Amino acid sequence: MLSKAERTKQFILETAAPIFNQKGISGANIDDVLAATKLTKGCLYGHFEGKEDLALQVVDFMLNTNGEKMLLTISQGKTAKAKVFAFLDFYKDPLNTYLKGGCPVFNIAVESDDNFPAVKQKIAGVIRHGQELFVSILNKGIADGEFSDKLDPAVYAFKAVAAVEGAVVMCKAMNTAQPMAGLLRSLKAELESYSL
Amino acid sequence: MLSKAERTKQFILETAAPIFNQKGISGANIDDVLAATKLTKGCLYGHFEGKEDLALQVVDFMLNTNGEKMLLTISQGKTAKAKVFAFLDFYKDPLNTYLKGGCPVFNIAVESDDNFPAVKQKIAGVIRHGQELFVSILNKGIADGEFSDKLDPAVYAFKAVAAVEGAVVMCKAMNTAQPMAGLLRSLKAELESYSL
DNA sequence: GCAAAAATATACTAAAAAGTTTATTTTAAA
DNA sequence: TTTAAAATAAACTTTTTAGTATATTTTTGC
Repeated sequence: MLSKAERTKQFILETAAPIFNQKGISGANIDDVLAATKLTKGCLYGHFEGKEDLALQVVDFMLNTNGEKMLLTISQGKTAKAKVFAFLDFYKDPLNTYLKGGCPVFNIAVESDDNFPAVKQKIAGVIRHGQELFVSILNKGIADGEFSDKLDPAVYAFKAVAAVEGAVVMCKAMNTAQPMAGLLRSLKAELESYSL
Repeated sequence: MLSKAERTKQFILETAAPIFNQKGISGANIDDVLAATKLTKGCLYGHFEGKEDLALQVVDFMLNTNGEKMLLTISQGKTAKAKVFAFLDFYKDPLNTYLKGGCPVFNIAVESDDNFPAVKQKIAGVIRHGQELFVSILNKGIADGEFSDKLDPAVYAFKAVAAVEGAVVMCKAMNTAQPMAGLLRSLKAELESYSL
């Protein structure tokens, strides 16, 4: 079992995550976190060195959580096609994401790009790793005779992720999930056009 | 000719735009703008009521400039296909955008979504309007016999914009323009598959 | 060339957010 | 069950950023 201190720290990270995801690292402030957790400064500063430390650990927490959720989602699918479809369906409700504020990878990518080099590097790794995983799934699909070798895994993987992530932002901005459905159908049809 | 005051205000907006586009509304500060413009506080506050006023006018400036650039780009194409291709090629160098920091529409969309309702509404309008324009171009392409009526304009327009915008963020994060080339080829091929 | 407008210089105040301190109370876990 | 760890309360300091005031200098445009 986690110690009280560890549980409190975890609770702070969980509570701070949606705040940082929605307001961004620059926009979020300590008082927001204190209000949300109903903890005191003394307590918070007992667990984190300061705002920067908190921000970095919140980012790690969000990326780790997201990665685990993603892996779990993909693992539901047995075939390559099922894995990709499971991944795509993960984004079907962009207005109601498991973490308030949309995809943390993308939100952090946008903010960190010109501002937080250390965070940017971490995000770059996450995106690269995601692409590699996606490509390896598609390659296995080709090797298993599930897809034609006319399918270019790198191109499809990049297109699918870029589209779905861009779509989350657009849907949130326009306040409608409607266009996402058509996009997912289209991306699925595109993949199926390579089915054998 | 513009008066001195008007020219200065314009200069401030132009200089502040990349700062706000890169650092975001929350992350940008007045001193950044003063340093970049080499103007004094007295001067800046003579042209803007405060940071909020400046931020809103910078946002308007960026969106207007972007809209004009977009329209000009699209107008270069004579046929529907040429217009869409021109639009796509606009994004071919995501590491070197005309405005430092990537696409302002997307950057602002991500930050404003949970933070600045007035800005969010403006962005929603820009995105919606862009989609309508894109759809109308594709519809004209179908009406002119350029594309099959199997093409779903709304789906393709959304997919293309979402993909290309998502790709800008991913390329910037990974610090490589390489995957963009494949994406643009793929989106072009997808449209051409409906060519008559 | 001159008056009005624009910008500077400088020195402020105000507000917001970060971070510190310490004595006290509460709670967990050995 | 008690003691060490964790959290509170409350009053701070510090830092950063926003915003103000005003006398002076520079520029512009008639």
